[in-house]
Parts: sequence; C-alpha cells; structure tokens
Amino acid sequence: MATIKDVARKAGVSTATVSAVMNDTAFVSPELRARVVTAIRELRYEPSLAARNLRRSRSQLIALAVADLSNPFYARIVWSAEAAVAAWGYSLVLFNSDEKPDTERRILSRIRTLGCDGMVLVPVGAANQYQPHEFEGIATVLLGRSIEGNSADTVTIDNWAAGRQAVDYLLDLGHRRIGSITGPMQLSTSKGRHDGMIDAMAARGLAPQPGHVRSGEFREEAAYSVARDMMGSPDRPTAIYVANGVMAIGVMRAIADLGLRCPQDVSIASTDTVAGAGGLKPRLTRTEHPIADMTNEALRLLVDRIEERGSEPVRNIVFQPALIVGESCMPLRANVG
Amino acid sequence: MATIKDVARKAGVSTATVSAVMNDTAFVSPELRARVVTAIRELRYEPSLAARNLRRSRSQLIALAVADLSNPFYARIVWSAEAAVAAWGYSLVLFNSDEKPDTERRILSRIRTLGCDGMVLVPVGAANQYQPHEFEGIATVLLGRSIEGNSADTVTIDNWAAGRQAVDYLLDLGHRRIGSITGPMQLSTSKGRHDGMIDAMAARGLAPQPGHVRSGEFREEAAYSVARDMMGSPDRPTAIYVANGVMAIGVMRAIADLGLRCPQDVSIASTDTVAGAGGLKPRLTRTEHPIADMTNEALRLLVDRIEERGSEPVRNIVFQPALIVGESCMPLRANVG
DNA sequence: AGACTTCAGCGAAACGATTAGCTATCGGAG
DNA sequence: CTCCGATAGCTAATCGTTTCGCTGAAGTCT
Repeated sequence: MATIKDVARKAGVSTATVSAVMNDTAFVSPELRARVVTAIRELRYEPSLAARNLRRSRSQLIALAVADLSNPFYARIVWSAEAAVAAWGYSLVLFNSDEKPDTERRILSRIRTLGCDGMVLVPVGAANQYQPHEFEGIATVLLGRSIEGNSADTVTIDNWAAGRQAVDYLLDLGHRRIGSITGPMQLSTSKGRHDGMIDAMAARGLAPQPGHVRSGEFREEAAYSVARDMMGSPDRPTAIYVANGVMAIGVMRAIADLGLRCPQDVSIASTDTVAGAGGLKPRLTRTEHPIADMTNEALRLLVDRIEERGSEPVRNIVFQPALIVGESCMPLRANVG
Repeated sequence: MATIKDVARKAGVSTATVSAVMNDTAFVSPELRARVVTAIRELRYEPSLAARNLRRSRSQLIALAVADLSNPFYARIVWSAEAAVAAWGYSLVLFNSDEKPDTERRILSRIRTLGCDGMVLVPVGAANQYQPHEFEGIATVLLGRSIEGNSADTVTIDNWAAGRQAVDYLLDLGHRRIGSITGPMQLSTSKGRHDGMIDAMAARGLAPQPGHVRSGEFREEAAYSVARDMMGSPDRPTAIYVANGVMAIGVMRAIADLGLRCPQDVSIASTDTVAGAGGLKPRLTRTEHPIADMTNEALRLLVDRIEERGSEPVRNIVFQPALIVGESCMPLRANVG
C-alpha cells in the first residue's frame, strides 16, 4: 500500500502539500495540485485512517450497542442507524449486549478502545449499575431506555403513555379483568409501561388482580410460559396488555396452544412494533414507536455533540406512541369471563 | 484520555514496560507489574487502537456488507455475525448496500480506507460489474451469493437444490400448474432457485406456463404486485414457488387481497427463512437455510485468511437447504384449477 | 528603491502505541 | 577478584498522517 511519502516523492513535493491537496486545507497551485492528483491516482493511494485518526484523534466510527439483536425491534433500529450514520459520513460499529450487563460492560470498554467518536446505547442494566461518570469522554445518546440520574442525552418514547393508551383502549372495549405481561422492572421501558397500565385502570377505579401482573425477560419464550401460566387458571383475564412485540408473539402462541382464540376468548394489545408485521394474523392492536424517526433523532443529537464538542445542556427527547388498531381485540361479551 | 506515557510516568517505569504488561509480551517482575496494573486502573487507561493499529497495521475490524438490512434474513445474518466476530476478538462494522451496486462500490472503498482486516460481503451486482482484482489485498468471503469468475472464498447454499426440493414437494402434492416468483436473474441465488424449479418440473415432463414465471426485486412490494397480476388471471397457477421469505409475505398478502385462501385455493412454498416465523399464519412450507451455521463458517474462513495471510486454495462451502413443512400447501383437489 | 506584506510550499514535530536493540545489574564460574 | 552470561527494563526508532511555524520569492506601498 502506497503511503503519503510515496505520493510526495513521486509528485516531487512535500507530504504537507499532498495532505493539503487531499483535504483542501490550504491553497495549492494548479500545477502542483495536478502533479499530486496524478501521483495519487497512479499509485492507487488511499490514506490510512489509522494514521489520520491517530493524528486527529477521531475515528469516524459511531458505535451502536443494542440490547438484543434477535429482536426485530432492534433489527429495525440497526437498519435505520446504518443509513443515518452513513449519511453523516461515519461508519457503524455494531454490538449486541444480549440484555447482559456484563457483556455491555465489555462492549463499553471496547468502544473506548476503538476510539469511537460517539455511541448510541440501549442500556441493559439497572440505573445503579452505572458509574456517575460512566460515559464521560465519549459522546453518548441513550436510545429507547434511559438511566435515572445519568447526564447523557436520551431519545425515548413516552412509555407511560404507551401503557395507558393501550389499556385505555381495552377498558373502552369493556374489559375489566385485564392482565399485563411486561419486561424486567428495573428497565425504564417496563416500568413506564406498567405504570401507565396501572394508572389507566386506577383512573376508572380498577386495579389488576395480583396474579394478573407479571414480568419476565423481554423474550418470546419467557412471555410464552408466563402467558400459559396466567391463562391456564379459571379466573384468567379477558384481555392482556403485553409490553413488547416479541413477547406478544409468545403470548399469542401460548393462547393458541391452550385452545383459546384471539380475539374471541382473549383480547391482546401490545406496545412496540412486531416481527413480520405484514404476515401476523390476527394483526396486533398496538402502540407503535416511530423507530426510524427516533433513531434519526438520536444520531442527529449524537453527531451534534461530536462535532460541537458541545457543552450544550442535556437533551431528552420523548416521542409519543401511536395506537394502531389491529384485529387482536374485541369488546367484552357477556359470555366471557 | 490517559495515554501509555501517563501510565508509565505514574508507575515509574518506561512505556515499553507498560506495553509488555498489557500484551504479556515479555517477562516483567511481579512488583513492577503490580505498579503498572494499579496505574492503569487508577487512570482508567485504555490503549488507543488507532495508535496500536498504525503500528501493527491491523485494525481489528471486520466489515459486513449485506444486501438489504430491512430483510429479516439479513438481520438474522447480522445477529450471528456480530456474535461470531466478537468471539474471534474483532469488532463488526456494518454496511447496507440496499441492493444497489453503486452503494456497494462506495462501501467497498470505505472498507479499504477504514483498513478493515477482512470483510464478509453479500454482493449485489452482476458478475461483470466486478473487476477481476476487485477484492485484492483484503481478506474476503462472499456470503449467500457468489460471483462467477471471482477468486474469493464463498459460503453459499445449494440454491438449485432449494428450488428443486420445494417444487418437488408441490409436484408430489399433485400440483401441475406451478408458478414461480423469484428475484433478479443476475443474482446467483435467483438463478439457481429458478433453475432448480424448472428442472424439477422438467424431470416430470412438465414446464411452467410462460406467464407463470416471474422475477422482480427481492422485496415485499415487488412480490405483491407480481403476485396480484399473476393470480388475477383465470388460468392462474394452483401453487407458487416464491424464492424468498420477504417476497412470500407479499405474495400471501396479495392472495388474501384477491379473496383467495392459502392453502385452500393456492399452495405456497418458498425458500429461506421468514419474518415473524413464530407468528405467521399459515406457517410457510419452505426450504430453510442454516443461517447461523453459514455465517459462522464464513467468519471462520475469513479469520483463517486474515491470520494465516494464507495462500491456501480458494474454498467454496455449499450448505444444503432443509425442507420445513408448514401449513401453506395442500394436495391439489379436482375443484381447483 | 527600500521596507513591508503576502503566501506557496516545505521541514519537522507531534499523535500513542510496539519493538529492536541496548544498558545495567546480578549471580556464578574460573 | 575478574569476567561472563542472563535478563529486567529502558531508549529511541517507527508506523502514516496532520499541522505549526518557517523560508524565500514575489508583489505592494510610499
């Protein structure tokens, strides 16, 4: 691989001039410029990012660490993020913490070592697992989940509103015995959606039965077994709010396996987008996140921080969920419950 | 950010010693080692990859360029690849060529500039769009699709067998009027699956009607409109082979919108995995790729090339598809067709 | 004409690590 | 007591860029 010195020698100029031509950082006479350009072309010279970055202490890399790559929700984020990162002139380094705080810790250290200019993180740990200065020295935007007491920029949805919207919808259909299946309570997403659900019921003077409020891992299998358990008992709920799309799939499978029908026997409403949105039957009634918008916004904030090296105040952007009515809910009938 | 010099100063040793401790590359007395380790911890020192890589001329980066990040098939590859790359001690830089040769060209140049140690590429262009030495100087494994006449390692599936298996299955159910919807013919995947389909029919002395063999973009929308067109005519096929999971979703949607039922009115068999495998109804009968195995194998080959800097012979690994029977096909009945 | 600007282009010092080669110390052999 | 080999640890060169500060030629002003 040719280096800048080879180019300089071949063009009969100094390396400084070559650099100036490459970066348009100083005026170079047309004649010299032409010689340099020719030399670059003939030698097939490509500047070494390693050297350039060492010098500039930038890497042109943006890291994205998501919580679970097997979840289509995050796959969607990855898709949007790749496009946004490329559009801003960076490249995307992808990590999957797989919902494991230990893995996340390793990833954060790796991101530092790589010298990424910034990172978008979907944190997987409880707030107290992070040092106060955990993200110091590297531009950071938390996406989807926030960490209480942390000073990084965040882009999230209004989880409380999502839970409230979905459960209000079920209540409007006449359901009273409503269950919920959410993720780990130490995550801001689970907590918010759960609270929204509770508050929606409380607003009508209701409260879910103790056994009807469950939480578990944000995974299909976890949701499946919780749902089987909850729906197996005779006083099962007539409607369920499921906090996440992948879990909703597990719940629907559990219901089918129990010989129940959705929505005839049990209504299901969930939050967040769903795998195979086009093909799932019945289509889920759900509150959707504007994933692409959120991701784009996160990267806009991040690039802003990176390039301004800014001491701007912390920004917390909250997106509102939108209720999308599918076919997975129906009004409560007398013969059910 | 602390540098190796800061650590050396704080520990009262030379930078060489710090480096030796970090890399375990020379014997260091327990006492000094302890001092160094303490200093590293206290300063929260993380070595700069930029500097290290400049020196070692390696980047610890492996690039993955897939054809379409919105396709769950590639999302699945990304998932597996991230895990494999991390397991080998590298980090993953992700690119999406979005099935556009121009974008792919830019990506390849970017990968060079970044100095990635190797790349896994799902090529999107026709064979003649690549220079003979296109991938010279960077370890490369082509995944899923191959480029005729190119000397890179490849990991693919036997597309011909996939098409043949699926269509043999339809033939065994008694179908004779079988249509196919595949992707662009310049791609090895489309071509192979299409040929397998034709050969399966030819083996029984059959051939598809001209209007029943269609190809288009590997996307849901493209498949939807092609399917609507094909299934709208009175002599429509009784079964369709769809070359890809995303397209299958489009086809099923088209069928539903035409008021037809699957599998009662038309059987559908496809190749490759499907979005929302858990939730789609009816579940597709399909030939599946062992995506995780393929991806792991691709990375094994790649790391092998990177670390051996090897002149080993070119390796072409071909995986066999497996027929998974769902509920999207049924035997041909007299009243159909 | 002399003094002062301007500015194209160059030389060399960074950036932060690795590593070849050297120095100094120590123990043991002659 | 000297000399030698072994070896822990240091010095300094190096990787390929960017960039600060300098040089000297040309242009401008009085």
